[in-house]
Amino acid sequence: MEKNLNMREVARQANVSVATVSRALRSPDKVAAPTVARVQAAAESLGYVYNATAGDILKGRSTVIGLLVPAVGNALFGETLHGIQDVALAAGYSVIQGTTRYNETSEAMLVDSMLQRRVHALILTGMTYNMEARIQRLASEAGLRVVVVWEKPVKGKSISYVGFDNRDAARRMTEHLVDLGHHRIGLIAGPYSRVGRARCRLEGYRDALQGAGIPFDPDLVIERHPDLLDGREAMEALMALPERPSAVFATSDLLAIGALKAARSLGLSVPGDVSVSGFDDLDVVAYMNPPLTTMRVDAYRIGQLAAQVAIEPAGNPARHYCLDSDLVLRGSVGPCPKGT
Amino acid sequence: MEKNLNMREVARQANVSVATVSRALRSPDKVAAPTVARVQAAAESLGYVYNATAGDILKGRSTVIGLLVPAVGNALFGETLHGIQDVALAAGYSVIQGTTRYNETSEAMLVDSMLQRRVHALILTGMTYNMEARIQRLASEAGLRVVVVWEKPVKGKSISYVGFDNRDAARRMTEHLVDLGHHRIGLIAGPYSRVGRARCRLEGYRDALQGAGIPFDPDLVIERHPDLLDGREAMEALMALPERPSAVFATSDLLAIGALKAARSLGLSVPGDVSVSGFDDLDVVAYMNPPLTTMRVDAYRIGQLAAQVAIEPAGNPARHYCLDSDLVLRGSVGPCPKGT
DNA sequence: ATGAAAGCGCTAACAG
DNA sequence: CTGTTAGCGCTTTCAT
Repeated sequence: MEKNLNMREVARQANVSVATVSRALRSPDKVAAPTVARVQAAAESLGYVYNATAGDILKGRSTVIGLLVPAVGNALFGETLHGIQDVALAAGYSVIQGTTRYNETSEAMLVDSMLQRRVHALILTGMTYNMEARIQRLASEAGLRVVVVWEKPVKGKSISYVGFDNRDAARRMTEHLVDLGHHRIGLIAGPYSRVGRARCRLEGYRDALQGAGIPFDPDLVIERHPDLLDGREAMEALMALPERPSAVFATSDLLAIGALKAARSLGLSVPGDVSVSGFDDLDVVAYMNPPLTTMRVDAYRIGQLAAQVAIEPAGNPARHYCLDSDLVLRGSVGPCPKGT
Repeated sequence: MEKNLNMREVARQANVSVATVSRALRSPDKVAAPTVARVQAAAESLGYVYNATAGDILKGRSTVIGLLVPAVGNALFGETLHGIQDVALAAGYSVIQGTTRYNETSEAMLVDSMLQRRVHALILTGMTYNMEARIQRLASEAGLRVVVVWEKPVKGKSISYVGFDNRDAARRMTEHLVDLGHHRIGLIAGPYSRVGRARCRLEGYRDALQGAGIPFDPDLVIERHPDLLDGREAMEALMALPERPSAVFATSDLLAIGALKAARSLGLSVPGDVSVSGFDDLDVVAYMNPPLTTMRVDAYRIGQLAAQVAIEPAGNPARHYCLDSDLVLRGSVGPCPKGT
């Protein structure tokens, strides 16, 4: 009989008005204890389930958060999602999720559908494609909270950020390779022409080279979508260079896994012939052969903070969190082989 | 200016009634073309965004689907999610997602929050824990569509299934190992005491042994949650057995990746000393060293079908799809070494 | 402490 | 073809 009944039926059963049912169920402190008990008993016996949608519409603001990610399998997925979900659920929020697959049309459709649901907030993994202007406008004018995660905070915007310094992290990884004697260092970069995070990592790489007095060689940089096959192909291209790099920094673990595979196929030992490092510290990279040296951030924490920021009232100011990142040393990086 | 205005304001701007706005925007064929144009222009100029929530509440049925998965990183994630999303989005549905992490409390909370949103359908990855009775009841009485994916259809229920024959697939994988001469075959199984899918795979393993006249040895079976560390530990336990198996079938790729790592740590070559096979065909397993022999299903298709079934009207009958699965031969499985 | 009434943004009869 | 009216399930004044 759990046929989606409403408060009116509970009210009838408990011999009170709908208003009292609403109060008893949602703010019990405003109702006499025995009444609360009676209402709860009635609701229980009827199998009543609160209709969050109806509540939302009346209050004008919803308790739904929209989450947009470029791809599943990315670092965001996993721990960040868990962090978001844990905080959201505890606060009575639901998360509606969408994957853009680096596709403008998908992204636009997803954003539209989320706005149609009147999401209270949008959590994004970076400002991508052509949405930036629109999102900005929504954040400043329509009272929509927008939280960008995995990017370094940009001050002075109406948008919140929960991330870390991608540029600095990439610089530190590159310096680590330089310190081991590498001076020809390949970079398999993410889509830096469109994704800020990827661009920052490229810049961090350049910072490190510059700091070490190594000239920047554009031939050593390949721009790819962060996935396995792209990493493999990029690595093959890098290894086919006349003077091939002795180390390759892939700015995403997926790319690095692909690169490892390419090295293996080419009969190159890692790190004997060529070092490979990644970025994100996906769970699986510790299980690779060799295990991957990578850059780790507290993805769960990013998720928690993002959700906290997201569920704040619309009028609240934007928040800016910048977390630390840690270099995780594993077996895929070694000293530069002699004579290179 | 995009301050969440409503149809009334569009109506005023276009000099029509709200009802006409509603019709012009949602079913333009019922309105005169010039009026439609005028309304659309008004909506456009005001930056009006349709409020799907308000529409849902009135119609009594929502255009939201709830998706419950045990863990991100699982095979379901990735392609199945994409399949669901593509179909849902095209039909104007949103997906609210929740990860249970094999935790009863999380699962119960997530289901509650989805019911509070009056989701039109629930897509589940198996009937887990104590929810089964409740879900059954909701499906049959409350007009909620329930779709279980990745499980073999069970006839005669009010619940839809989109899956494949896990038992048969596991049997075929085990037979493949038997055919290569293995007769002591370890099984790293999923949580079969609670998850039907995992139980079926265990049964398929037993079917194959029985078919080959190999006695079942419970010491060779280890039950674990499908994740990397569990796979590693289980493999270590299996390899420490007095008479260790010459092949290990891990019923999830994550477990298999862990097993590969364990073998490497123990100095065992795969497949020289021990063969390892997985299940799911996660993208990454083709990139392992050695690449993993595994069982693949069309996860994207499962997602598409699941969403199609989910968005059917509540009164429609349950659907049952059983897809094929394919053995994917890669390098992690070889013939049984002599003398074992 | 509780009830009556108004109304959130939209849709679905029913008239005209 | 378009406007009027009623109302979805809930919350929130405002009385009592």
